[in-house]
Parts: sequence; C-alpha cells; structure tokens
Amino acid sequence: MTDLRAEINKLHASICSGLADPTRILILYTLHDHPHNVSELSESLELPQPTVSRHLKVLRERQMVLAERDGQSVNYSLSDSRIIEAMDLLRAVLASRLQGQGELADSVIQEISA
Amino acid sequence: MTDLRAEINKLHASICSGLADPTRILILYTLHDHPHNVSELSESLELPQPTVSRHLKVLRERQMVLAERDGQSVNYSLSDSRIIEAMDLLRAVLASRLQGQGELADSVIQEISA
DNA sequence: TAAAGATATTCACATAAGCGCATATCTTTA
DNA sequence: TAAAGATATGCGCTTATGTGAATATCTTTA
Repeated sequence: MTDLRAEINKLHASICSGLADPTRILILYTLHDHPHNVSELSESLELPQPTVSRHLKVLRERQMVLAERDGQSVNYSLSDSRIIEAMDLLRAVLASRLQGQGELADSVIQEISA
Repeated sequence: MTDLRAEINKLHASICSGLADPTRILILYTLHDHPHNVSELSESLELPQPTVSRHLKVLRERQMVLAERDGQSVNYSLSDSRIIEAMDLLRAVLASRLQGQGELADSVIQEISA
C-alpha cells in the first residue's frame, strides 16, 4: 500500500461519507431532479435552513454539488450525475438485501423501485 | 416525505457509511479480488487483526460481506459486486474532480485508473 | 446607507466512530 | 480435556458528526 493509494482511499472515503447521511441523500436526489436554491430545498424538504446549509457545505467541500450565486440566493446543482448512478446501484443492493425478508420489506422494495 | 421513504434513506445512508472509511474501502476491493479470511486480510493489508475484525463487523452488519466459517478461520467475501461498481463510479467522479488541478493530481489520477 | 431577504457560521451539546490493547470466545488437534 | 490457532469483543480514549438556536455575512432595493 503506497502512500498515494492510501491518499486516494482517503479521498474516496471522504466522498462516500458525503453520502452517509439520510438528509444529504435526500438533497442529492432532489438536486438531481433539478437545481434548487437553499430556501427551496429548505421548504420542499421541510428542514430548517441552517440544517440545509450545513449539509450543502459538506457536499460543497467534497465538490459533489455546484454552488452558483444568483442575486441574493445561491443555486445548487449536482456536480456529477454519476453520483446518482452510484447511489442507485447501492439502492439496488439494498433492495436485493430486503428480498425475501417478509411482507414488511415488500412495501419498502416497492418504494425503492418507485 | 413519507416515513417509509425516510426509513429507506436511513438504510441507504447506513450502506454508504459502510463505505465511508479508507480501510473498509481497501477491504472491499481486496475481497472483490477474491475471498479472504481475517488473518489473510490482516497480513496482506498490514493491519492489526482486531482492527480488521471490527471493520468486517461493520460490513457484516450491513450485509455488504458474507462470512462463512471454515474450520477455525472465517472466510469473508463480497456479498454483491454492485458495491464495487458503485465505488468505481465514485472513483471516476473523484478522478474528474482532480482533472486540471495540477501535476500532483496527475499522478493520483494515474493511480486511480490503475 | 438602512432595511430586508437569503445564506452561512458559531456555540453548546449529544452521539457515533475509530483505535490500541487486552482478553474473551470459538474450533481444532494433540 | 488442555493447548494452540483464529476470530471477536470490551474498555478507555480521542476525534468526528449532527442538531437547534442564535447570529453573522452577503446582496439587493428602497
């Protein structure tokens, strides 16, 4: 294990930790739909504005979202749609994991596929 | 946001947090190569056995690896290769992110692609 | 330039994670 | 069944992360 590979793994882990929060997952999927400013996110996700801003900061630091000021508001967009592709793959893994775990899981699977 | 969707996002985040550590990333790629038992991982990654076991526990709890006892040792394997696909996508995102950020980054990009 | 709107940051706190070290719990074999 | 090998867990500690509430910083407009 070279120092370089170790450094890469740290960066890689840092991106993954950007995904490791339910609220940020929600934000990322929302931004994938289309760009939003902070107020819009805050309102549509029913989350306090400071909470949204702090999560956006995490994503911004990892360059997973793009921030563009437009007047007084700041528009956020997904920086790379492969992030969503990766998340979708992990959701598929989750769905498989829930297969055959009873009826309760079935409705979850339905919802994931939606 | 239904309670169900919120629950799914928690599970999703839990899988992502399984990826959010450099050592576990290393372990997952190593297991993707082929199954290993704890000693083998410990030796080839040059990590203390308890450290490896604890990381494997995290991955096991999230059903990201499969544990099969074989005599005194326990063989671990990747439970779903889509986990690697997802990680590769995120590595590609990382590589793009480093593009045009100077010479130092170039060697990192080389290493990622390898 | 003062006020209002939009976003970001700070503080205090609670909880979760990771690590090294020691040790407990299997599982086989002598 | 005692000993050795292999793996898992507990403990103490340190660091990281998330949150609400308050507040600071920008940016526009009156």
